Amino acid sequence: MDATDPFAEKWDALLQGVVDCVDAAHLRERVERGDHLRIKFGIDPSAPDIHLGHTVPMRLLRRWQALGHTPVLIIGDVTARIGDPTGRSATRPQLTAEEVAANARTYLEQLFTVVDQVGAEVRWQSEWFGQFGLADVLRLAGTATVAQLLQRSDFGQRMAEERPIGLHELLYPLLQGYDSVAVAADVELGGTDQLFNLLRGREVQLAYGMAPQDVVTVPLLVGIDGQRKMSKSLGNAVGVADPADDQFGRLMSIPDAEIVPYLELATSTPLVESRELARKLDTGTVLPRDLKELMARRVVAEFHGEEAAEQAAQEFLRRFRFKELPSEIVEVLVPPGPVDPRDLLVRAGMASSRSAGLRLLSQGAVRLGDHRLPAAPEPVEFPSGTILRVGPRRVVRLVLPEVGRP
RNA sequence: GGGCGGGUACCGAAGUGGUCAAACGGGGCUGACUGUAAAUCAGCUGGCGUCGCCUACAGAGGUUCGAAUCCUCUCCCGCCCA
Repeated sequence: MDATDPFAEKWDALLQGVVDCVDAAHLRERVERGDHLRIKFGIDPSAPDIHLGHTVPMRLLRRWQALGHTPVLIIGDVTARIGDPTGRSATRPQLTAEEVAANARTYLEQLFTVVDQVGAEVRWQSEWFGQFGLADVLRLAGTATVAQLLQRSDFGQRMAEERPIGLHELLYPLLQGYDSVAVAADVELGGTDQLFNLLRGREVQLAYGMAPQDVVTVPLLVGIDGQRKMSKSLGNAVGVADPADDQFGRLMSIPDAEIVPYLELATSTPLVESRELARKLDTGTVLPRDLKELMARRVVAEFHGEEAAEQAAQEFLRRFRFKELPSEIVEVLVPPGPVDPRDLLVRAGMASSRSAGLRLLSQGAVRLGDHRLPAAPEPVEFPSGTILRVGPRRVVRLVLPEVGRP
């Protein structure tokens, strides 16, 4: 690829940030030839919301779309009920059709915050699996051997640890692969953890007499704990539909080491710029905190707009750098007269029990007005509107019932 | 159908008759510190009428002064053999 190659730039745009590409030569040839490709991207509506991790392949999909290719979005309403066993150490609970349908609705809405709805094709698995009979299932199952399916590292690991593997879980890659047959996919996108399933799609297509799709994977986004892959069920996700303040706060809590990866994977920051910023971070020209804030602003802006991002940033600074009260405080109605602070905490939803409340008191975590409450619980009395705080984050305003009114 | 190994707190995992509300790790919470809700360090992490009592170690019974620990039956999981 020399610098004068007019095609090189386009190709780079298509593969920016890509980890695996099979078969790269074949794909390049097709793109070069100017073929209009059907780019398959599947999501299982197994949880109600899309998170930042999902947006990594979605962002790549948008770039392909911008170059004239067709996104084919698969709503995995059938496989969602199984639960993708990828990376799982245990079988997932199976969802009901109703749960899946409800999730699918919010999914599509959120998906189109990244992918352009115009020109995108949306397909539901039930379109083809709804008609599937036992004979069809058997034919599909016959396209792979058990040994092939067990090659997946997560299955292998579960076998080694003597943990259960559901028969339906074994079928998962085949069902996903059949989707590629049903929509005649030219390319399928996914996270690196999807490589096995994506490659399986090629085999399934071949078995059904179709040319195999090319496969492209992108890096997985690490969750805000900096440890495990982002996942709603691990509680380390930033939801696309989460409120701006919440997104911002969560993003500010990622470990420093993840700032650059987030900038590159979770925002649309151009590669040149993110490289430059990474360099400045290394040389100490820019502080981690400031770069983290920039990253958080960009992410929030993408889903809520610049203005909301600015507000979220201000609110964050106000609360955590200047330790002021948040601009909006939840009010809790409490009965008048002296109260045991433990009961107060329970009533304000800040402790799950009186014992938990006592623990907070003994840790010096509770502030009423400008006073830190003592470890020993003694009844307190206060005027309406008093602020109750627990720890650095939780704040409520205590409101007494108005007197003299029914 | 047979044999073996398992089911412990939010999760993982010790414990195999009293000193067990149950080691340890993760997670969560809190405090200190800070450039951050990062990192690091420390504490807390069943409930209540809190020097005590109650509920909890898959479920139900039983043995015992006393059981998560022993016995019986039941349910669930894994592996091997058929």
